[in-house]
Amino acid sequence: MAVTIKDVAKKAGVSPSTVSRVLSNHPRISAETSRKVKDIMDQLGYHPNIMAKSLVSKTTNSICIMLPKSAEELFSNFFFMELIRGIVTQASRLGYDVLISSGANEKEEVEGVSRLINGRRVDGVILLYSRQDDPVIDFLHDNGHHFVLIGRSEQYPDILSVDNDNVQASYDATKHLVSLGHERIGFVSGPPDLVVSKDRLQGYLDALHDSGLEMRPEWIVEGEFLQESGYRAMSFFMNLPDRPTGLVMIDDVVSFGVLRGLHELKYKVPEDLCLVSFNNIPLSELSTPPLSSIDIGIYNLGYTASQVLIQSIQNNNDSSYQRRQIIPHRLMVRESSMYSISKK
Amino acid sequence: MAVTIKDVAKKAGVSPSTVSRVLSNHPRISAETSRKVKDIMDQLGYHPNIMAKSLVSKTTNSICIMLPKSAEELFSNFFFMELIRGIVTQASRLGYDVLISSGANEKEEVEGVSRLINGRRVDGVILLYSRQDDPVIDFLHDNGHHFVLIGRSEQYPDILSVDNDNVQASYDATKHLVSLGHERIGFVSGPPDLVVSKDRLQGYLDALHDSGLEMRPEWIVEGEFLQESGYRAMSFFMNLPDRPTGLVMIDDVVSFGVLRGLHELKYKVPEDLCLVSFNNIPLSELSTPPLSSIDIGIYNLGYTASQVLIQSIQNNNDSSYQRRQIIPHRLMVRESSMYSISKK
DNA sequence: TCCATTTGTTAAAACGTTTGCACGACTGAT
DNA sequence: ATCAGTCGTGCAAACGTTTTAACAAATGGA
Repeated sequence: MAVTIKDVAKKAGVSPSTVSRVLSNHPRISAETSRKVKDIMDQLGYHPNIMAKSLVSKTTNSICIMLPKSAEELFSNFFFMELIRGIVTQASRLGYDVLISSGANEKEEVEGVSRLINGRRVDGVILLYSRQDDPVIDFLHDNGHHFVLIGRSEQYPDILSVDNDNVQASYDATKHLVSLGHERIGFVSGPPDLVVSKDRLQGYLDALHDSGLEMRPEWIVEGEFLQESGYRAMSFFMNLPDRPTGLVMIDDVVSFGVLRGLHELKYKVPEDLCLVSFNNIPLSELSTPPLSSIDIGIYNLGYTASQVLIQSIQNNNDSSYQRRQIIPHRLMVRESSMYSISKK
Repeated sequence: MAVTIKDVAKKAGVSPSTVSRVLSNHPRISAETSRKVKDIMDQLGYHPNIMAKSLVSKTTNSICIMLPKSAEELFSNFFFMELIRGIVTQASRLGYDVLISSGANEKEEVEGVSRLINGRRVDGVILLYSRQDDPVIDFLHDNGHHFVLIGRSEQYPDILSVDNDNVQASYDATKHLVSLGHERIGFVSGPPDLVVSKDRLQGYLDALHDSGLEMRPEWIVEGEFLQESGYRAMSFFMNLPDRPTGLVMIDDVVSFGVLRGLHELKYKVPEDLCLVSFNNIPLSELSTPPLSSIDIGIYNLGYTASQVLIQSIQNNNDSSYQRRQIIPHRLMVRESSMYSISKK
C-alpha cells in the first residue's frame, strides 16, 4: 500500500538499485536519471522506510536520552527541559532522532537502555547526570557502546563526557562572596552520591582555603535539589550562634527555599545573608531579590553532548575529539549578593 | 557479530521459525522446546532486532511527541517536562518508545512529522498544544494517521484529544473572586491564536455575565506566556483610573511577572489585588505570597494522551473510546486570593 | 482399524532497503 | 583498430525478523 522504492523504480523505468543510489547521491548516477527519479518520487509521495534502511545499514540514526527515575526531584525541571532542547536541536541538525527512555529504578533503567541498544534501535545514549556508581554506565562501558555522560564519572575518567568545571565554578562563587568581605560563608550541597555535589563542595573548600578563611563543618549541609532542602538549611543556619553572612548553594531551586524562609522570618537579603547559587534558571532573575547565580550553559551542555556522541558514533570512537568537553560557566551577579561586609 | 535468531536456532537444534514463536508465546510450542530455546537465548545474550521486527510487522511500537518550536516560550518548562513525564511513563508501561521531534518553524515541524510517520518510524503522534490553524494537524488528519492532540482543535472537533474543560476552569477561577466580593475583575490572556486562550477568556466572560458583573474591554489584555507579559499587564492595570481588584491570569509564569511588578511598586497582594492563575506549577506554592492557581493535572494530561493514542493505534481507531477526554481541574486556593472585598 | 483432528515443527516467502559485482557503452590515448 | 579506463546501470544477495502453508507424528472417536 505504501509506495516503495520498487514502485518508484517501475514507474521510472529503472532498477531499484538506481533509485536507491539517487537517494544517496551516488556519484555515478547521471544527472538526467537523477532528476527523473526524483520527480517520480515526489509525484508518488515516496518516503524511504527507515526501518528497512536501518536493517541493512546496521545504523539507526537515532540516539536516546536516559531520563533518570528522579528527574522530577533532581535539579529543576527547567534544567532537564533545556538540556533536552539542546540535545534534540543538535541531533536533528545532524540528522538524528532522539528517543526518551526512563525507568522507575536502576534495574529498569538498565533494562530499558539494554533493550534499545541491543535491539539496535539506537546508536548511542546520553546520560543526563552522574551518580557515584551507576549500573547504566557499567553496562554501556563494559559492552563498548557509544555513550556520553553529561557530568563526570569518577569510576571511568576516560569516557566521553560533557561537563562544567564545577570545582572552578564553585570556587568563583565563593570567591565572589570573599571579595565582598564575607568571612563566614556556608555551603548547601546536594545528594552526596552525585558527583556534582562533590565537585561544588570541593571548589568551595578550595576557595576558603586559598582565602585563609575558616572552614566550619556546621556551615556545610547536605540536601536534595528541592525547595524544602533550602528551607531546612536556612532555619539550621539562622539558629546557629555564629551564623554565616554568605551562602553558596548547589541549585537555584534550593535557593528559593532559602529565600522563602528568610522572608518568612523577616530577614533581609542580601543585608542579613548574601546568596549565590547555581544553574541560573530564568526564575532566578525574577525572585525577590533577584538571585546571583552561576550560569552553566545548560543548553550548550545538551547541544555539545549530542555533537560529541554523534561524532563518536560516526567515527567509531577513533576520533581525535576531546574525550572530555568543558562548557564554560559565568557568574551572574544580582541583588542577592550585592552587599559588602565592612571588616571590623 | 550480533547474535541473531538463526544463531539461537542452530544452537538449539530447531528452526528460526520455532525460535520466533517461542519469542511470541505461540500456543503450539511445546513447553520443553520453549524452555530449551529460552535458555539458549539468554545463554547467548540474544536480543531481537527491533528494526527487523518492525519491517515485517509494519508496526514500530513507538510514538512521537511534537515539541513545538516555541516550547521555550509557551507555557512554562515545567508544563512540558511534566507532560513528557506523563507521556513517557504510560507509553513505556504499554511497551512503546517515545521519540521527540521538533522544528524551527511550522514547515520543519510538518517535515519532521512526515518523515517519521511516512518513514514508518513511529505509529502515531502526540501534539502538545493547539494553535488555531495548525498545518501539522492538517497533515496528520488528511492522511488518516493516528494522533492525539493535547488541547482542542476548533477546525477538527472530532479528532482524538485530551484536554481540560478550560471554559469551566476559568469560570471557576473567576467565580472564586466573585465569591470574595470582587466586582472589578480583569483577565490576562495568552496569544490569541491558541485555543486555550480563547477558552479561558470565554469562561471568564461567562462568569462575569452570570454574576451580573460589568465586562470592560480595558480589563482584558493579551500577552505571551512570559513573565514580561505579566509585568506589562500589571503596570497597565495599575495605571487605570478605575482599576480591577482581582485578576485571573492564563498562566502561573505570567502571574510571577505581575507579582514582581506589584512588589516593586509596593502594592500588596492580596489586599491591593487578588490573583488567581492557571497550571499550578510547583513554584506557585512558593512565591510570596503563594499563588492561587488552577491545577489542570498536567501529568495526567500526558499520561492519558499516551493511553488514548496507543489504544487508537492498536484498535485501529474503531474503538468505542471517547474521542475527547477531559482531565479534571481543581482550584488551589492560596494566599494571593485570600482577601474579601466588603461591599460598600 | 481407519480417518479426522490436533500438535509441534519446518521451509520459504516476504518486509524495503543497500551494495558488491558484473557488464555494456562510451571515451580517448595508442 | 585496439585497449584501458570510466560511466551508468542492473542483478542478486543480504540484513533479521514474522508468518503462511505444509507436513509428519500423535491422538482419539467411530
